[in-house]
Formats: sequence, structure tokens, C-alpha cells
Amino acid sequence: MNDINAQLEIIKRGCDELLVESELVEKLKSGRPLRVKAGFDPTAPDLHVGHTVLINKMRQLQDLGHHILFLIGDFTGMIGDPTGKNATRPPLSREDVERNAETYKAQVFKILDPAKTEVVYNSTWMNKLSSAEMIKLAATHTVARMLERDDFGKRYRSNQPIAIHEFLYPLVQGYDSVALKADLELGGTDQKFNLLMGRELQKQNGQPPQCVLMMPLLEGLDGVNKMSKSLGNYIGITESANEIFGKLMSISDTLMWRYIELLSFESLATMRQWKAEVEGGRNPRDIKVGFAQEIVARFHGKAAAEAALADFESRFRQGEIPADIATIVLQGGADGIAIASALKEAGLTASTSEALRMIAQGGVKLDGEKVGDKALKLAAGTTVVAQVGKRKFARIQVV
RNA sequence: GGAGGGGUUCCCGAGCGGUCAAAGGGAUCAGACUGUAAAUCUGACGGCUCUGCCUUCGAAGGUUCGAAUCCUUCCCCCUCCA
Repeated sequence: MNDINAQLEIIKRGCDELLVESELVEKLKSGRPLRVKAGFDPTAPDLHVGHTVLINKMRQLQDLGHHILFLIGDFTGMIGDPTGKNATRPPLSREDVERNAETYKAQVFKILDPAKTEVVYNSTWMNKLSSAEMIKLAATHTVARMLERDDFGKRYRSNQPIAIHEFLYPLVQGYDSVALKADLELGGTDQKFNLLMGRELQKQNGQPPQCVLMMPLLEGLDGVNKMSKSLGNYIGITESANEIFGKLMSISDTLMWRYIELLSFESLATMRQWKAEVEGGRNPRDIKVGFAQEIVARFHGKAAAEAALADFESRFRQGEIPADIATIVLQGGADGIAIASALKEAGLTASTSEALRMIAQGGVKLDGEKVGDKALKLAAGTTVVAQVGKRKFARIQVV
């Protein structure tokens, strides 16, 4: 087992807050593998890179020899983590949960070592809890204490409804730690209240309280907002190698370091060295390329990562057309199809109006030639590679 | 229950009878410059069969030659009082 300080440095890398560090040091000193818990909603996962910050941390702990408990919150899923949006969720069927769990595993085991990961469901122990025991659990905390939680407090103050059962969510999450005898629980910074609940319940149950490691929420591609699907600033881990590579290349130099800290498995020493090199005049682009390669390889393999780089080089450095573009077949009339409609039909622009604007601005190319004529028609029988802006391509075949 | 303030194009936010597809900012997109970085500059930013036409300003009616702007009803949000 590694030296405690070296372990601690890896554990704390990128983390927002570690509670309580001295306790964790004691646990590490024991030399036994720690029981590390991380909970996930049983909803259908379509993970983006932001979600992997936590999973990476699990991997790092795994590599340090600790025992990972991948908790699927199928019981808590009935409640839904209280965000106020959907107070009550319809319970998922056993089959739904199983299917979602499988999807999780398929995505998560690209990072985690399945052999060192124990997947557990909180319904296993929660379903056995009697009503009386549930009331006992509920009796451990007061309403005032619950209202300390930020979103409950906000909702209460602004007169938004809070259903009674929503209070149970943190309690159950905390009880999970008791059931699992967790030494350490991982979560996002937004989970602080729930994570700390575990400590209290463990103490009340005569267990040593778990430590809590909170990871920050990763910024999206814009570098400002949190990465999220709805904002469209995300990198999905199931996206193509070229997409992931391209999106990583487009992040800013400042954001790059943040991504490397939270997403790369390169050592902190290497990272420090890169920073020094950039300060000494090395082009940050080179670092970014290496980093993008690492991430693409993680999800698609090394060969795909190299192909993505080659594709990137040819497309953006030499301005060539990418290899793998979709062919769209369009019906042309007697005198062909108007260029604007063709671009819209091919999905390159949202509307014909937008297509016309793009042409006016010089953003449209056919077979590499800039289009200047808005009235241009594509005759039946022609096939051209159309490009809108820098990234959108389609091969259009008119029949 | 009472009093007041609001709902405008992706977001914020001006407009308060014609010159309004609607100021300004943000986001976004395109072009230039680059390293698909940042910064900067230029432009676009409802739709269409695009020098014109059509549909938008919470919803539905109405007044008017003409309404985002006036009137009526309705829906929704916020603040204060109870």
C-alpha cells in the first residue's frame, strides 16, 4: 500500500472538499481497504464527461486498493432527489431498474474495473425496513434540520410545496451508509447535506462516521455553466471519437487545465510539468492534443484516438473534408433543387432562411468551393459534399 | 379574501396607436485573424415559393383605415396585507 501522503494527494486531487481529513488519515493508516460508497439514480443514464469526474475518482480509489460500492438507488428513485421539479416520481419497475443498471454498467465499466466494483441496490435493505423502523429513522431529525438543506429552505421560504416524503430522501441516503458500513462516500458538491446525513446516522448507530469527499461539478464547453445536456455544452461519453476529440480541442486554454485535473489520469507531477512547459513557451495546443487523445482512447480505444487525431489534422489543418460523412438523398424536380432547401433538407441548417443567410455570409461550400449564388440549383443526378461553417458536412445526392 | 406590479422574439430587457419582425445587452451562428484556444473586428440572428409575402409581443374577443401599444373577458407569475 502506498504511503499515506501519496494516497491522500491522489484522493484530494480536484476535490472540492474533504470531510474530515484527519479521520480519513486514521482510516488509511489502518491499512485495510476502505469501503467507498457512491450512489446513482436508477434513471436511464446517458452519461457525459462531467459525470465521469466522480467515476474517475472511484477508479483512482480502486487503483489505490479500496473497495468500491456502486450503489443504485432504486428505492430512493421512488422519491426522486428533491429538486422541486418533480416531487414524486412514478416507481420504476424491477425490469426498468435492471435495464438502467445494465446501461450504467456498460458506460461506467469503461472507467471502473468490474472485478473491483460491487454493485448494490438500496432496495435490498430498504424494502426490509418495517414502518415502525421507518418512523424511527424519521424521528432522528427535525424539520428545522431538514430546512437547513439549501433547496428545502429556498422552497419553504418562497412558499413552494414540499411533500413530506421528500424529507425521507436524505434520511434514506444516510441510512444506506449505515447498511453498507461505508468508510467514505463520494458525491457532488450539491450533495453535501445528504452526504453528511450518513455521518450522523452512522454515529447514532454506533458506527464510526464515514468521511465525505465532494467533487466539483465540471464546467461545460462554454467554461461558464455546469456541463449539462439541456445547455448543450456537454461531451457525451457515447459520442463518436471524432466528436469527443473535436469538442475537447475547442475548449479554452484556461478550461483545459481544469479538465485535465478532473478528467485525466496523468499524475499531478506530469500536470505540473506541462504547466511549466507552457509557461516556458510551449503551445498549449500540444498538451490539449495529448489530453484529448487520452480521453478518446478511454471510451473508444487507442486506435480510434489516433484515427481521430489524423482526421482532425487533415480536416482542420489542411482544410480537407472528413472521411465519415453521411449521404443524404434528395428528390430534385425537373429543374433540380434550390440550394437553400437542399441545405435545410440535409439538416445542415435549421431553415431555408438560415441557409440563405449562411450563403450570404460566405459560410457555405460545395465540394470545397464557396457558394455565392443564393439562387443556385442542384440538378438531378449530381452529388456534392456540402459544408456549412467549419464543422457541418453532408454529402448531398440529388435524384 | 384585500391592495399593488407583471407576462414582449433562446434569455434579460426597452417599446406603450402608424416610421415595429420590434431598441439595447447576453447567448448563439457565420466571416476575418488563429492553435476548431483566448482576445479582437465584421455581419447575421421568426418563417417562406425571399427586392415580396406570411406568422409573432400570455389567450380569446372587440374598437380603429391601422394595435405589442386602447377596451372586455380569461389564464399565469410576483410583492405586500390578512
